[in-house]
Amino acid sequence: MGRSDHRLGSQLPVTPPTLADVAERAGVSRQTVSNAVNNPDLLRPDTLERVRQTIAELGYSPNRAARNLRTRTSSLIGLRFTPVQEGTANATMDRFVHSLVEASEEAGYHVLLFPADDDDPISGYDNLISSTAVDAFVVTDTYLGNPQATWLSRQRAPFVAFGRPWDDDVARHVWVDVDGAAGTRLATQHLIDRGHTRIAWIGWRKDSPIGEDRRAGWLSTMHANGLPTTGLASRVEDVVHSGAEAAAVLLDESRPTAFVCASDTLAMGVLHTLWIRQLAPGRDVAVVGFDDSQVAQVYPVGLTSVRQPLEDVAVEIVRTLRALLSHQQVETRGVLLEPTLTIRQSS
Amino acid sequence: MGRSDHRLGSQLPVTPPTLADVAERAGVSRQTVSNAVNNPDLLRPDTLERVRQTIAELGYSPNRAARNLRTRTSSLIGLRFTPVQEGTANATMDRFVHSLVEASEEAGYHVLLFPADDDDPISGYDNLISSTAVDAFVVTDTYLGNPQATWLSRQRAPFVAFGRPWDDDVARHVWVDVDGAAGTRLATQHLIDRGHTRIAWIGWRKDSPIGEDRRAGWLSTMHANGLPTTGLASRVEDVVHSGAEAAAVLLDESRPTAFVCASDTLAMGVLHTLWIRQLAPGRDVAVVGFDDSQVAQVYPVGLTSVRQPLEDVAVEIVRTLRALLSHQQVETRGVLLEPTLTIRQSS
DNA sequence: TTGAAAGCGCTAACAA
DNA sequence: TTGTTAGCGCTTTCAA
Repeated sequence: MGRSDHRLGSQLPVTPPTLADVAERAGVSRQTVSNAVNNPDLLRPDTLERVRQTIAELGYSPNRAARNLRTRTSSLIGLRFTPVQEGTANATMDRFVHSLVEASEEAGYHVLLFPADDDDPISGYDNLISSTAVDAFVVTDTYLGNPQATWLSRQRAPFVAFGRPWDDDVARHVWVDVDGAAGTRLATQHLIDRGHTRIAWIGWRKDSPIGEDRRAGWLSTMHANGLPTTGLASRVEDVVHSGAEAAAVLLDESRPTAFVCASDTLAMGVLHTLWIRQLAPGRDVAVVGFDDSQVAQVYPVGLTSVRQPLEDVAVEIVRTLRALLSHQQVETRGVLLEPTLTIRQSS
Repeated sequence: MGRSDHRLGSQLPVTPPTLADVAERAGVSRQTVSNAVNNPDLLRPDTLERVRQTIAELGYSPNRAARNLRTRTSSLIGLRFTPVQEGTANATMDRFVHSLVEASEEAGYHVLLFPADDDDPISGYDNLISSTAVDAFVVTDTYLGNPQATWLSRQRAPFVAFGRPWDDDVARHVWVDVDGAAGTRLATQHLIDRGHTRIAWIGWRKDSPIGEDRRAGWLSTMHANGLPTTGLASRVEDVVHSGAEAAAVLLDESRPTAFVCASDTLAMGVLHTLWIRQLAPGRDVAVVGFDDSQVAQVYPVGLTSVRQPLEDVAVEIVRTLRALLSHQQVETRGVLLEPTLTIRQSS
């Protein structure tokens, strides 16, 4: 036997079997075992079979650290995990992470989470990249003016952004995003098809490019259908009571019969106002949210909402990442995916 | 200079600086640099200072793979990331992961996510442990009869469970959990203090030990206050419409003035029934949920809910993990933490 | 307090 | 098709 005792059927040995153990037991060289694992095509079928059987007998699994050291890779994708925003319905991040973990697994990667330090958006990234702890990053919070993206680009650290470099003309990195305007277009057209003509918009403040994008979808669809928009739009903070207040004002001043909102959080505010005014969502006034959060799903009447294809986003990101890491030429700088509309009783 | 060119102010070099580069530049041996990083006390102050400065100049950060190989550790904690249950309000997992990432960071660990394969609860664990890709696991879904816990125990893989080994008398592993009964006790007492005497329970099916635990808190508090419970309890699936139906039946048959629910999902069902019957939550009928989900937070009237101290759970788990990994004797087999009650308008 | 030697387990490069 | 050699960058052990 090798230097460590690998009795079959025993507990996990003190130290797991190594390549050398397998090689000795199978009567081949270490390199051959390595090839059996990584380049099976190079082996003669019977040798391969013998080595594979020995691997199975010993329960051998290549040591990650050794492989990482040798290949200068880690098979790890770093993701900065920002805290959930309590008091909002926003949970895009969480659904996305799930999708990313799945998509990464299929490509042979695992996802490494590290915390956000609000004071220093670079911290965390810095350490992981310089210690070669991860092969690449997925950057999600690009709306903050992209300090990470800029920094990572300069460090030549491989990464893909979930989100467009909105205002950053010099950004040259690869990104995947969801077409928010297309989402609100879907929502608005859906309401028009339902017979609504006075459709209000409640969105975020002007400094949010994502918010402006979503707003544009509503605006263009209204105009394309020859419908008025004057006095029908509102910009507020992304909190429930702001949505409620905006809805109250709009109802009083402009008598909309439907609302398209930049988030489920704002839509909940609208629903609150309707509830207070004894207006039935879906019957008296239609409401559409954005993100298809759990809140939209479990709210009693069910909130119609734009759903981001986060599974597809994750798959696309991993695909791009692989290309990046294998130094293939990445054909497109950015990929824009179409959201869908989940229709429920509120519309 | 070393074998790689580390011009100051240059881009990230092709290969990052190594210990040897720092040693050469600082005029000391590699071991001394290693000590400067890991055992600074061993160095003479002026040597330490010189080495540290060189480290800073070069932007040196120890290579993870090399360190991992040498020390047979990875500083990684594995967590099986189960998909969000759409259509429910359950988001405990997500809040917990955030807390775990934070707590792990402080202890020098990162969190490695791997996906759940429903067919085989062991898959994923197996590979990671035998390739020494992670130092330990955090196991969350212990209610499934603990196949992972049993398996991991047998493999002598270090892990801490979030959740008690309810029905498993032979389980010998370490765990951290939240006292669900204490939570529903808080909720029930809160309602009693508000003057309610007919307080109903809507919980899960009997085969859920977590559900039975939460139910016990309601039951004992009712009894302790000499209040009736007959005809006031219901066991259903954890979906909104089941909660709604149960509430309707209970209201018709037993006229409760308040509901304690095993989940926010069920509480949403109750709110739905109240809405249909034009009963005002909090004024006509009180409702308390469990988990303090985003749904509870953004629902227009605000849902009173039991909140699990997930931050504390994470800290406790990491603490235990560290003890486990440093082969200290872990003093207690299990730790039970107290939840709190977040009071909103629904009660 | 500092340095030298050895080796963790693997794979790239090359030789047979 | 298989084997040999070397070395990835670090820390443990031991010597100075």
